[in-house]
Amino acid sequence: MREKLEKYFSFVFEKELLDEIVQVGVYKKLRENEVLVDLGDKMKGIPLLLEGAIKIVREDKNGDEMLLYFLERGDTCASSFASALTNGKCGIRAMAEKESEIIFLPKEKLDEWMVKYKSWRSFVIDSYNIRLNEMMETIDSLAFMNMSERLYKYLTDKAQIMRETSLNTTHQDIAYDMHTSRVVISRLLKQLENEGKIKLHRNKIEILEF
Amino acid sequence: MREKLEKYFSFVFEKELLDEIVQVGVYKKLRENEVLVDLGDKMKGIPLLLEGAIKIVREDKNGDEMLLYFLERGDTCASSFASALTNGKCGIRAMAEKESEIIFLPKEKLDEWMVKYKSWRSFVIDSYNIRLNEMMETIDSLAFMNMSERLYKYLTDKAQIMRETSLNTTHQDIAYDMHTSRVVISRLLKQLENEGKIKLHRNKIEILEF
DNA sequence: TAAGTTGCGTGATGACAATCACAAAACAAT
DNA sequence: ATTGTTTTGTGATTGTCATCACGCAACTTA
Repeated sequence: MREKLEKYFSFVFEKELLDEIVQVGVYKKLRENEVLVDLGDKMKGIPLLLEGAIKIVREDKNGDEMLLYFLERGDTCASSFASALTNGKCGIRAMAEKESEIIFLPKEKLDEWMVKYKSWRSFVIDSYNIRLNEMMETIDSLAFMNMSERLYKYLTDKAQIMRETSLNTTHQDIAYDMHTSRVVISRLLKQLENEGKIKLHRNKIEILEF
Repeated sequence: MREKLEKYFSFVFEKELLDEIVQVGVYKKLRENEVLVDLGDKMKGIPLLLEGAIKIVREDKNGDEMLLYFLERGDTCASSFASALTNGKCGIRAMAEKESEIIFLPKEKLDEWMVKYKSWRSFVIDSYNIRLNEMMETIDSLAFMNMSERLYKYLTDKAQIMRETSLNTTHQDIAYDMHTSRVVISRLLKQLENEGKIKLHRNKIEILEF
């Protein structure tokens, strides 16, 4: 754990803070598709993502889903902050897109570290800002782009987060993330294939053009 | 300024912090429709909203707009934090919906106060969380609601922010905020009127049912 | 290898929203 | 009062996406 922590966070956190994190942090490994945070959950800590990829989705009362954004290593879940500090409920679901490793930080430390470590303050503020920007991008997609553009952005974004040029996924899964139907996704994917941007296989989409 | 500050922030900030704010804050009055922050702006401070209402809008390269959310008294602009602390550019436009009063806080103080005042830390974190939640609501609207529902939500939300039961606005202005056309808004408004939820006048919409 | 399951392809149809076109009403200016 | 401008109302048409219906291909299991 120390090793991975150093790898991605030694340029972010002071040495003393890294020491504290190792002391109080709880290491956890997530299997693919394991749910880290669910809708009404109250957080008892916040997660630092050491390795892997996590998707954050919003769900409405009908059970319809909408992908908000992905987290990658070095990220934290800003929504958890809310919930952790105010003891409120979390309005999102967080789910591992692939095997991931995280460190849970107890919520008692969050405020304490704000006073002690400048690097922690910067990290918290930066995390919020990155998340706000991701949300704005999501709103941009929904407001200004058509399905085909949104789909292509989804594919390239996800490929980047997963650090792969091929995605192992089904049309139906994409449809859930984008809150549309499988039929629509299949048609648009076929169209993107004809344009030479991707290549389709069963359970797999190869991205040819970024 | 001290008076208004006390009125809305005395339960939020410690006395010492209020004193500091009065010392270093710059009071400013905004006329209706005055632009507070524009797209590429770099912020030299962050605004505390004492009175009035401000709308935060996203704009894409084609100049198309999309309302993100409204700020009311007691709020601050979370996006400014980003821009202020990192010297980066702001991806939004902030515009007074009616005459408003704000206090500009110099960015140098932001981090300093994080260390000194617990109330400031809470305020910053709370502001971010409220903003994240607003963004999620906006995403919910776009992803899960049809135009008619979005429109009705827009009207009631705006009425609440403006503290009026009637809105002085044109169909065209609403269309800009919701990124659709005037024709669509006019038709849906007429429909809402037929349902008895609103009453239409020239340049004015009365909301009968909340 | 036969049967069952899951994933994908595609035509047909409908609903909602975008866009075009134009007229009437409300108001402002001369 | 006349003219011009802004705001609103409404029919007609088009485009995008949602939904239904169904067949086929790929993989799994017995």
